[in-house]
Amino acid sequence: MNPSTNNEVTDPLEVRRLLEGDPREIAPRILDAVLTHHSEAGPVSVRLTEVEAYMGPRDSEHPDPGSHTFGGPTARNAPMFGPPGFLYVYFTYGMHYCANIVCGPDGSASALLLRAGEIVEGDELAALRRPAAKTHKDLASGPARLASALGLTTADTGRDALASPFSLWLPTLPAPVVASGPRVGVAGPGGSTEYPWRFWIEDDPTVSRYKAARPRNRVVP
DNA sequence: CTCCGGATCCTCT
DNA sequence: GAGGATCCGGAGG
Repeated sequence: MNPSTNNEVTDPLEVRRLLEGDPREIAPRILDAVLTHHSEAGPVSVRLTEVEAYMGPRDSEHPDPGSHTFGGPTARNAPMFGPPGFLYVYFTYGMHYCANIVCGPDGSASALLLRAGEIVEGDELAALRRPAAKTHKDLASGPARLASALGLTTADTGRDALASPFSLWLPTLPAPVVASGPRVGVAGPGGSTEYPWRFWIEDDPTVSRYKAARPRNRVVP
């Protein structure tokens, strides 16, 4: 987990600057990134393999009916209206948490939902938090699974993902083979193929199930 | 492997 | 008061 190979961007100032862009363009860059949460029980790190972009309501070209911010600011989505690099964690279906990393300039209200990843540090702790997981690759193979493996709850919403107890390291180069397609579980027009804003590393075994949406476009770096 | 129902409560209308 | 950016276990092919 030490960036000794020097092929990761670890400076929080630089990472935050990179996150200031359009989440759809950042997606190939945040895939293969490593997010770490140091809890009292120890660290857990996940290499991100699947994300979804959600745009802000004021986006001139692509207002996003699938986004939690489509209806404007609320108490829950407040972190999304803030600066990039912070966490937006929400509770859903009565039992699950899901985590986003805020993107774009301050106030743009766009973000990347962390949909899946591979646990690369803290396997044992992640397995304790995910007793239902049968295999290593299932520890974080879904948005609520990923949040659970990292120990994220709404207590973490609004926290800086680039500062203790978190860290986020970006790869210096975009992930080589990125596929995209419609987002999962988004009802209404935001779930149509006009919004192919789900991005994943092709053929990675940790990418979540619910692959009903077939790959539509390839993003060639 | 796929399909299906139940769990469970916060958030906004 | 309705519904959700979901997961899990069991049944059946």
